[in-house]
Amino acid sequence: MTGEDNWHFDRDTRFSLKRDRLLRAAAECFNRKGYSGTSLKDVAQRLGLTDAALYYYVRSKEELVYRCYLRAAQVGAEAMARGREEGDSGLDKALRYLGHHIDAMCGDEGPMAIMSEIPSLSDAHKADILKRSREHSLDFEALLAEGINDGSIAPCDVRMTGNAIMGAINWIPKWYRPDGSAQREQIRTQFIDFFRRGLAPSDPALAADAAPVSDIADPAAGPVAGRSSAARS
Amino acid sequence: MTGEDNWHFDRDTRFSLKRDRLLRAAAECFNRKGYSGTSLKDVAQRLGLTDAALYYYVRSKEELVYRCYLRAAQVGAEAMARGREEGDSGLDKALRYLGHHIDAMCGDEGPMAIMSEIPSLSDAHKADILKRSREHSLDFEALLAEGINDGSIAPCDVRMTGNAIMGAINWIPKWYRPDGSAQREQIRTQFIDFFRRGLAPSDPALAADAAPVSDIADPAAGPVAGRSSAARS
DNA sequence: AGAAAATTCTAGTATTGATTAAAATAGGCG
DNA sequence: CGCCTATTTTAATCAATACTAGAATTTTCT
Repeated sequence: MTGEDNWHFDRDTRFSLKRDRLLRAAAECFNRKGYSGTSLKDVAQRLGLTDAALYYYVRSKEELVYRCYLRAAQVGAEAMARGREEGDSGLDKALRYLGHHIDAMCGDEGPMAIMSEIPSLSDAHKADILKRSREHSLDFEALLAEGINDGSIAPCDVRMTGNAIMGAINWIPKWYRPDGSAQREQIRTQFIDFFRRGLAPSDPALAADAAPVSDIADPAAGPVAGRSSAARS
Repeated sequence: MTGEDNWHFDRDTRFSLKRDRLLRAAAECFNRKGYSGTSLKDVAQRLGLTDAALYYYVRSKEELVYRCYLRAAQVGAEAMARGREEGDSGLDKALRYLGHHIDAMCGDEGPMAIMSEIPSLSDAHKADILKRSREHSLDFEALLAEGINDGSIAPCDVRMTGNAIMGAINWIPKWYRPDGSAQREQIRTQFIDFFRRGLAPSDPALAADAAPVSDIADPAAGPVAGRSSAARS
């Protein structure tokens, strides 16, 4: 891989960095040209390499896909963890998580692969990715449940509401194209606004404390209670 | 194709009906096993046919995919049209459309293909599908704009809010598996509830009366933005 | 029944693209 | 310089599967 400035890193990290570049290139190809539409040659070309060179970084195309998905899953999990520790009420935690996840997907973490080819992974890899996906969903549902308990979220079917929100999030790579602009801000604020209104209880007395639009960065939001469930993982 | 009871239909419609079965089988395969994971043989097997037989119904695999996507687009467009004519306020129209679309996706219209392989379509087919997708998005955004105008929807960036909602909808085939139960009701009511709360203005006074005195927006006549819709074929 | 049309099957072909083996290049270091 | 390792390339191989040609079978119609 050409044109790097990684001299100050040791061997192994240089290797990981390059593989990371590979993963991002692959993710972008997959999202733009579709899975069946991207050959290893395409990905390699984007890096100024030949297809065979990729096998220095991954054992197979299957592993390449797996690592792309793994990366997406890890980024999501990290956003979840951050949201959970930064927020107070269930609603606050959920919205912070969502904000972080959006930031990651649309930011420097590079394009995130949309997981449309899980079924064609190897059994072990498929199991791993599915496990992480399920855990992620459960974690989010736990946040919703926590919010319902502490009164920051209106009662609802957490499974379905979670499906709706996660769908909106997961679909982003489908239409988002990084064009430098302030688009990311727009996505985050608008999505979060919509989610907040959708989740918050209609009774303003209960919802009142939920703080206006851009409280993501502001840790000082009025909590309500802080009951209930936490998630494993 | 075996086991039919279509005696009372004429040739052409029988043909179309069978091809429709094919499309549904294909859509289910694509969604369950991924695109690259489904060979024509897989699809054929599900119908008790041999792979070569499929070529009696479609010219190529590319056309099969195209028709799957076309079908999904048409179903969406029809739901949109129904919602628009049945509803009164912008919010009402939007929610009715969403309900119809969910019903269609989770109902007898069979599984709807998730459009993850648009890029590998032929140029003409790709252009057609993209055009329909864009129109669909614009139509929905027009409904949102109409709702904002008539006061039934809180002011927001219709593009982003539309993206969020359509993402939630489009993601459904990813996790929904028809298991006979009343799950579909649950999806529809929970999704719509969430969307309604997310869209409706927080001030009930404004939301209450749909179309107040003056202003533009006789709901029956002129939508605010975006023309279009209506599908051929 | 028997001809004609519709539908499906058998038996390939051909192409694409992943994968591999081994050679070539580059960089650091004694 | 000359060795060692890391990295990339060239040139095949190999398997999967989309697709085709023509035969076989079923259905429809008179």
